[in-house]
Amino acid sequence: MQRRLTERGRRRQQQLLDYAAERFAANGYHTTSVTDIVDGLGVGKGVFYWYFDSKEELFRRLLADAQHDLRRNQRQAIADEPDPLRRIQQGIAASVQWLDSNRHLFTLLEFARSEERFAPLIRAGEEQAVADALPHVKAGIAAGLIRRDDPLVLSHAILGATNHLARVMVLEGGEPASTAATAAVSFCLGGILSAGAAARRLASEPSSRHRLSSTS
Amino acid sequence: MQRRLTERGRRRQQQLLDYAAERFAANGYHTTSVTDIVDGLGVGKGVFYWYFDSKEELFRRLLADAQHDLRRNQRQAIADEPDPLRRIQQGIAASVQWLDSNRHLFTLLEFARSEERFAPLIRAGEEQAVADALPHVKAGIAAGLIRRDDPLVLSHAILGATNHLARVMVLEGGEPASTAATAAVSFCLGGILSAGAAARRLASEPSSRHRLSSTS
Amino acid sequence: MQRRLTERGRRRQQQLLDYAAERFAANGYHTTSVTDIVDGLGVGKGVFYWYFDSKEELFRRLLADAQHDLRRNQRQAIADEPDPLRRIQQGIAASVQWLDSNRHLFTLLEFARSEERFAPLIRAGEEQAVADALPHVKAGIAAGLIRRDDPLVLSHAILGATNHLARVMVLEGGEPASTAATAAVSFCLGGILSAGAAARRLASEPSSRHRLSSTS
Amino acid sequence: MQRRLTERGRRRQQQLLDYAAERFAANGYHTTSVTDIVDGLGVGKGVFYWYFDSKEELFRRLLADAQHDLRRNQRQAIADEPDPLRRIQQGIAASVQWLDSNRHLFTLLEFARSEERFAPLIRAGEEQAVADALPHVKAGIAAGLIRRDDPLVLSHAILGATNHLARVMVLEGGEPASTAATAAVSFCLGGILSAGAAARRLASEPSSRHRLSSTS
DNA sequence: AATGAATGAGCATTCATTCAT
DNA sequence: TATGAATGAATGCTCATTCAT
Repeated sequence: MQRRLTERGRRRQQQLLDYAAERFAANGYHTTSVTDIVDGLGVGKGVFYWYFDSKEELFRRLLADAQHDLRRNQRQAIADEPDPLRRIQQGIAASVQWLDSNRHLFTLLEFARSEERFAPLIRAGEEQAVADALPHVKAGIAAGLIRRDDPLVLSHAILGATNHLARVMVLEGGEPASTAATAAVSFCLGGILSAGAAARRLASEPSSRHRLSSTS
Repeated sequence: MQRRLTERGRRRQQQLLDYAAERFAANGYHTTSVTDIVDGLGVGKGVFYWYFDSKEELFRRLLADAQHDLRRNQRQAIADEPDPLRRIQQGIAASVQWLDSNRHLFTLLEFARSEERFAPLIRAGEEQAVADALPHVKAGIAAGLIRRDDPLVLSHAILGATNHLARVMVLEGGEPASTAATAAVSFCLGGILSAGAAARRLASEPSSRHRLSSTS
Repeated sequence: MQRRLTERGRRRQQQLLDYAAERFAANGYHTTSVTDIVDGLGVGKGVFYWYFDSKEELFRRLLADAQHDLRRNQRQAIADEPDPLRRIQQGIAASVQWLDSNRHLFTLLEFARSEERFAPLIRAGEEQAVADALPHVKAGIAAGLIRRDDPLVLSHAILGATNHLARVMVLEGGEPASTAATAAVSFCLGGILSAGAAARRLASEPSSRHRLSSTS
Repeated sequence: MQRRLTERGRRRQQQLLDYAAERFAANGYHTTSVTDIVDGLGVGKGVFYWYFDSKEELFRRLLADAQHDLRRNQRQAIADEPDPLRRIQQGIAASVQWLDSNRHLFTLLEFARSEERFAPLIRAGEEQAVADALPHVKAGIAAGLIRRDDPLVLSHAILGATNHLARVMVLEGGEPASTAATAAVSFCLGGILSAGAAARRLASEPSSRHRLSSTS
């Protein structure tokens, strides 16, 4: 499309993005029609196609914006922190925070993964997130703070545990984001073992090093 | 529906379920039409509606069967193991194994969570899975093997980390299920900390106890 | 598409072709909607798409059928005639006859030429018609009956004059096909010159031989 | 509309007419949108509707201009020629010339005939052209140069042959206009017969006199 | 049990036209 | 004069579902 937009135009476009996101999240992408969207906003159907080439394009834009915004938030949260472990903790907390404030986008991201044409976007975003975390994990390993294991695998494990806890505790369970963040941090750092068990285990197991393709 | 089926009828129905599952996984639920399914099997449209009331009913059946099968597998894997930590490890391994052998169903489950009418089924299944794990976590806590924390939260964290690692490593990364299982077990038990860091941490932090609604 | 059709199916399909041809001719291709067609026949919209992939496909089928039918008619008319000039005369008459009995198709063919995506079909059909006439023109030249000139050009001139007279005299003027056929034959054979003028001209002009690409 | 236009306004309007003609010819009337036109010119939509009431009005204007221009050309070509046969020859040549220099308009005229709302304009234009030729044909007959036959029919035959040859040879075949003009003249005057055949035929056939409605 | 045919509401998208600025 | 924005009826097409055989 690439239309030169006036200020009013930019507002309209954002209005469409916001409302569509909300409807898609509440109703599903396929089960929300363009008609639903424009009717809900009380505008004519042409408005939609003045600002977007297609329903799919708007959806892609939604995904891209969401991923971009989440990433921006994480970076900000980490910015001034020198300690690798603390950086990871703050990254986890920022994720949970963001998911809490953008619940509908969370659902959208999940749906997107289930359809072949959108899935690559999600995978790319996730790889980006993991790549962002990688240096900190590596620094942690170098500093002897983090177990010597494939940093990619560790990052993904953190991502999976954090996202799931955020959904279950915050979105479905109604708990505050901070509680979920603490739980996620605690689990990601120390797993489930008790002090005694961990000590025994760490003494005996020399770490296994699971690989993910692009490991260093 | 509830039709009394002959042996041949049962086979036909299963054929429809299997083929539909494959198409849905490859193509998406909404983007796969009933016509696609019956044409792919070389049968008439009537066949579909002889065995299922609707496309949605078939999909629900697919979800139920998948959840039931996964649960059966996990139970079997655990059956004779007395040690709580080992039970958890074997449950994790069984999950990864099953996801590896039923990749398409995994995609289906993910899609289902994104649509309001199917999401409750997924949540129920997940709660079931967590409930199944609960006694072992509690036993682990009682035995001093597992950190004193909300067992529901711990179970969910395990679920999230395991599922995500299975997807990324096995489905997307092409690694053997066993590798992913080992990584998941390792992460879930001990988190990411190194021996030294864990020791220091466990010495100082008296566990935080995050709550999830139905905790004991 | 390529659907195996029952007898009933074949009849339905033909019914659609016939009615659509009539509507297109009366109303224009673009100005006749699929809805117009199915409503006119009192059937549901699905019927149209059961038998044709698209509105465009039906139209192409219409064009192909028309060209095929016209050609069949011309061949039949010529079949047993040994004399080249008579063959040409009978071909002209057959064309006029056919256009008279298939007025609506005539309009369709004309429209088709005006749209880039259909024009090649028309050109191909015309080339076919001219190629069909070519041997007779050549035979006439060889026998000294027809002026030595590019046979392709002569054939096209015959086609142009005949079609136009058929439209103007028969379709628009309401004259019988036979009258138009006689006029076309007369003009195509002898032009407009009177006996005296022709004699003088033919005595003096040694024929110019205009070329069209594939001349022999 | 009938707007009083400044010089600049007249230029704008002509620009719209020219560009629209080109797009319609290349793309079809229905398949070219007003948006295509104004976007192609880099102006806003309002411009179009400032100068024309509707897309259809612009198209009618295009047709009228084309017919007017063609007629002007033919008249000029004939102006000073006293001999009737030469007048006809020069009229034919002028037509071919014009069609060569206005290829896109040719396509437009053809399309117009295929749609009921425009067809009358085309028929009127053709009748005008034939009426213009009529006096010369009649003069030719009176002078014994042209066969005694319905002059309207002869004129239409000339028109049909000429237009078709112009299209096939010049527009599609890439030959120079002069070649097509010579061929058309040759065919229209003498038909396809050789000297001998023509002599024999003209000796025996006392001309048939085919009628077209408004003949004298 | 199974088929080919039919239904018709619904969908994404287009586009001639109008309007406020 | 000109623009960007908006309108909304209409279009081609899809698809879950039903029906007659």
